[in-house]
Amino acid sequence: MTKIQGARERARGEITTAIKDEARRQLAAQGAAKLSLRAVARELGMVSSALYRYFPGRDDLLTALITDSYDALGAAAEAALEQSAAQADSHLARWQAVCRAVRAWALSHPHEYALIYGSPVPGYAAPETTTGPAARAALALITIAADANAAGALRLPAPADAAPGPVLEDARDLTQRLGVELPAPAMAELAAAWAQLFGLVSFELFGQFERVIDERDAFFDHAVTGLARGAGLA
Amino acid sequence: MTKIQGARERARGEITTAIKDEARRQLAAQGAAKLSLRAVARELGMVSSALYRYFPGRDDLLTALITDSYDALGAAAEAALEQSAAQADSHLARWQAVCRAVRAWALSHPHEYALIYGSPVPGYAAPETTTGPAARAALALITIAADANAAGALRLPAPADAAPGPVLEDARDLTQRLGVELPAPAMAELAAAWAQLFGLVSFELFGQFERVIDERDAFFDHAVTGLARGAGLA
DNA sequence: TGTACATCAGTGAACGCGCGTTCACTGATGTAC
DNA sequence: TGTACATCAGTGAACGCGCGTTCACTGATGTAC
Repeated sequence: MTKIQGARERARGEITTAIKDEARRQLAAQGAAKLSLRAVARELGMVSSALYRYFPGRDDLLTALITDSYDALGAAAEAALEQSAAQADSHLARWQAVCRAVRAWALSHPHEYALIYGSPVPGYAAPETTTGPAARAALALITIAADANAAGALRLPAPADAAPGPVLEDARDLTQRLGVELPAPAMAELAAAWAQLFGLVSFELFGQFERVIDERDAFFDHAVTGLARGAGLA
Repeated sequence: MTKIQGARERARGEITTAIKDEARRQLAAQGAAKLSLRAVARELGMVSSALYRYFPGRDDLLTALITDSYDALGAAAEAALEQSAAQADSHLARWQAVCRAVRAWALSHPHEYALIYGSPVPGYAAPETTTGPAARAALALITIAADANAAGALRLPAPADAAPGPVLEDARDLTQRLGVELPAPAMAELAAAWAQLFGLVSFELFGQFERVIDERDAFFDHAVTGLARGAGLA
């Protein structure tokens, strides 16, 4: 349903996109803290004040970039999830596929990744608008676990190894809010695996594996299999 | 062996410390990207050019802060390691103690943590001088595994679950460089657990657990036990 | 189909600000004889 | 113990730069009658 637009409206959309694209380019070159409206305008051949027709200020441009980044990562994860639907029986394979998609997106968009999973930009607080898009990638992994659970293929932690009560309550809340059918202990393990996945990606991206791990692809695949085990998927 | 110093030399040391302390304070307020020599000087009641007697430039001040941060984290981890020597038989307890120390330091020094484990400061490349201090905290955990190994209490991954050959080579290199007695498969698992530990800490610190996990302490302890299992310590 | 008016994108100048770094200097502290 | 000289910390002015944001404006595009 490509809505028909007047020329003005179309132009507005295109220029908004051009501004964000140029901002992303500068993000890659300088990092979020140095993102400058003036530099973006200059590069686009506009005068800096013209940008205020499109974004009320610098922070709003940043917010748009953050939302876009979460969405792009989420879309990548969801695409991997769908493409792996063929192997619906191997939950491990699907888990690996989604994890790989997350890492691949991060490696090809390092500065956008840093924007959303790196240190918060000082003096800037992301509005709640970003929480929806932020959950998309996580939901892809949770879906796999829920599928496995429905198929009776999800291994739950032994009672002695399950998370303590208060954590299980958090986990229960989470499943409820996400509307997903999953035992709380499994959800708790998933949350941990989720954070740990980003530890792997961040370490690689932020240079902590320099002169430590050279075989990055193989290392990641191996570690991700371990995460799947922790989440009860293998 | 507190070396005796002339008044000038002593003053120099004190002022260098004062500069770094003030810089750390500004780090906490504004983040690394906005760390400014002028602001530091102003706050210390000096003229900005005076700082050049102590640091050749802004980047060198940053480097000093990074090195100090790695060292502080490393010292915290090592202290936990030593204090846990009493329970030398429970390698799991020692693992938990060191992990908790890492998290506690991160929570109480969020901006210094972000400086070393967050997104790299754009336009700044940490010199190799930082790699030594950077390894200290990791070494604390590795020491525990080596102790467990020496005691015959380290559970190695089943051959089918071990990391693939190329990764094991990286792991072997690592053990050699660190001069530690540890089978390569165990070292590979340790590297993964190491990265994953920082995923847990970073997620908490950078706000990803907001409205997701409330019981942070219990969640962390639980997840860290899982990491110990992955590393063969439980 | 044509005209009058409203909307909106983009301009250019200006505001006040902070930054890193250089440089010639002053004056105090240390050192060699 | 006293003097001449070297070292060094800190000053203050200046350089050239970039930033976010505001404001009154021009001129083109759309809309209502």
